[in-house]
Amino acid sequence: MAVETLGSRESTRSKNMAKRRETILREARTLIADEGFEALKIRDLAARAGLTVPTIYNLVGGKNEILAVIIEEMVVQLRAIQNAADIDPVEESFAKLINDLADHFATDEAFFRAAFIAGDRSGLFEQSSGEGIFAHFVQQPIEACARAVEEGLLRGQISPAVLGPQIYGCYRLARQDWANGYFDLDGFRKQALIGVFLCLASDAKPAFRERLMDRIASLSNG
Amino acid sequence: MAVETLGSRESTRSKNMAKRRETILREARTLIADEGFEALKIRDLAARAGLTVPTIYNLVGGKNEILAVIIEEMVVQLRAIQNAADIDPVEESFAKLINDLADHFATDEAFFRAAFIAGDRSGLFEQSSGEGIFAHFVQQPIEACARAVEEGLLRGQISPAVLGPQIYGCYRLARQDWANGYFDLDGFRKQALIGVFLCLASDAKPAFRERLMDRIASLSNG
DNA sequence: GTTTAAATTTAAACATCGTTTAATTCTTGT
DNA sequence: ACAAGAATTAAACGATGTTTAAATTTAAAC
Repeated sequence: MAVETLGSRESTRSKNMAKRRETILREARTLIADEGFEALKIRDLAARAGLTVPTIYNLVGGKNEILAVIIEEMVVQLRAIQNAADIDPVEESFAKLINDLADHFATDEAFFRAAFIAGDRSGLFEQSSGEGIFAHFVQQPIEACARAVEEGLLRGQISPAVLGPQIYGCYRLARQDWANGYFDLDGFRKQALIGVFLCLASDAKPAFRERLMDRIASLSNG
Repeated sequence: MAVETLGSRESTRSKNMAKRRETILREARTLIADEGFEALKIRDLAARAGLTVPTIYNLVGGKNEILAVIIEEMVVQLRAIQNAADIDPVEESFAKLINDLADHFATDEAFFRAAFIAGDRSGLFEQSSGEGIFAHFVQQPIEACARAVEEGLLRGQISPAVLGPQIYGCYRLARQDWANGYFDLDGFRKQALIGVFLCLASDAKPAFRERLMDRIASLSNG
């Protein structure tokens, strides 16, 4: 595991260590983007970073620790994007979130694809920052559905506790299918949005339902 | 790869080989069920089967070939279950399929969980029996939706080509979440069925929609 | 400025695993 | 019974994650 005193003082030593640590993580991200986390070899990483193998163990840790650090940073970014998407009206909130995520993934598509695959496989998303990231991210669609009921958009015949996870599931599945290469980022956008709007439509009052149908229609064609 | 002439004649030799091959595959299934495919070690497998390592390579193949054989057998079973579920009315067809699948998984839950995880990760489902199992399995919900439109259950406002994959997606996600341990087999049943009925409800005419809402309500509570 | 102690980096080795090779053993057809 | 061929085996190979113990570098004390 990484050393405790890392950067605790502004000594030359700790500054160099922090810099080396950043180099390791940067090169790790590059290598993961190139060939996936499974193909990341510690010796390759050491060579790319201009260091030796035990240094990596000293400054960051083994493969799992490297992945954990990278996933943790990614989760922080995802949280920020989700928090920025809390707007009205409801369907715009979902659309903004998914588009923002797609835009963010596009900044380094190969890396994010590999990171999501590795994160899903390692179960790291569920442990990240202590209390299940899943439970945290599903909260927003649940609350959005509850608001939509209050605003008279949804009938409320299906409880937000049921509808919210379904909506989150549509996003998760689209993200997985994109990460696994079944379609590209535009496919992710379309698939996720159609799924979300479909879920909403199942409990939507007529006027809201028509708005959703228009959106789905334009997504299906365009 | 396995030898071509395996069991081609009823000689003592080929019968013994076939028997050994079955032993290998049976022990492989047990070990995979116990700790997952990644944890399956060829040396352990050889010891459990009372053979040596190269014999396994001779009779079945390496890790990937072992998995491929096991997945292939599983896919055959899944196809049979799906073909048996083609009944009326539409929502009963989906309910029967999902319940049949859950019953089948229950016969060896640990094995099926591990097999689905391994199959998803290796991309083997997509190559199985030549032409993408995904494309094959999604065909049924598409056709079921088309029939439901003709029968006046669905409005047809959302094309079966859009609704079908969404329905199949609900089943896939529920299966994954079960395989990853997020809920048990009963959770799989509920989650998959609620998802499917929700998708149908988004395009259902009023009477059919009420039937679906009743089913969802009883699934959410019971 | 020199010395000392701690911490970091390094070269080398260890352990495990999938896979292959070359020799041995066994079955089968004559 | 015997020769040919096929299956099985013991042993080794190559790759990879990880750790150990020695060498090196750094920061502080005198």
